[in-house]
Amino acid sequence: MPELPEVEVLVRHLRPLIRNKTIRGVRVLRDRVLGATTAVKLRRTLLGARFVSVSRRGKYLCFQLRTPRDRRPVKLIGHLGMTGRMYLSRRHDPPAKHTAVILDLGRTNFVFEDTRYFGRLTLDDQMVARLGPEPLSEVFSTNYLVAALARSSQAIKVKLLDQRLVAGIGNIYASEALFRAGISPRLPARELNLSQMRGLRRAIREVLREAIRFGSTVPLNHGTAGRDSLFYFGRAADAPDYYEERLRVYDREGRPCGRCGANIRRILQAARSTFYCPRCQSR
DNA sequence: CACCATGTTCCTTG
DNA sequence: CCAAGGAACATGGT
Repeated sequence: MPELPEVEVLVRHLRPLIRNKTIRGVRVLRDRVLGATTAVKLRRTLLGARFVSVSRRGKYLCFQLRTPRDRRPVKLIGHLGMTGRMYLSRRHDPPAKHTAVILDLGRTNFVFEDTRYFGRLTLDDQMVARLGPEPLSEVFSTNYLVAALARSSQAIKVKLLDQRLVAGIGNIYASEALFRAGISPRLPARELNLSQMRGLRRAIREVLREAIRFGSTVPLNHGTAGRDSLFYFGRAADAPDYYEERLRVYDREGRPCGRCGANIRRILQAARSTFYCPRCQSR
């Protein structure tokens, strides 16, 4: 579920639900998701702390908390990996199968669940510091893109997944943005001309904004019964109709391009699928 | 059994 | 030192 738009929608959803809630208990069921943090340290840091704010940076969630002991705010960092979810459940609900961490908030629990355990909930914020600019901010300008891509021979699709270039684009929206910009995913980054650079920046911003808007208008409660879940993917078996046609190329191999009718292709780049229209994206 | 999957890090090779 | 490619992480769906 997790590229920038999905994380943004999740943050907006969680913000009013957890603000001012105090953590009364911390249960770690899967240490791996803590990264460099230990369960003991997490418990010591979070017990008695109160949520002050939630924000997003790239695909990371940044929770700020305040403790009665410490003057400084505590920062808790979340990342959903490939299959992570965060939601509130009722206090005595039995934990879902792949629950990694439960924060007891009194009447409710804050739950971090992650089937594949690639996600993180940690006090370690060093990864956030290495991120490139926010694609929806003014820092992400055409000039920035031109300078950042000037010396890279890497295929532009692969480059877009580099979180140091720009934060928050993943495998789905990389393909979608390139389709919208009409740029071949194989084009070496440094070979984009100025008009393509402008077009790509614009396409990235549009694709992400539209996905946020879409996610904000969709009910948050399906996919998994009884729990908040955002799912977004091309052809999930239980996807309702309105998810159709949202993505123009991702997971649409062999289907006709909505713009020109040519068959969408799938190729592998850096061991990951890329989807594109061979006619609309010939260069 | 085979292959695929929204992400990131680490290792090897050049 | 840097860039690029691939495997690894862990689990489930088709």
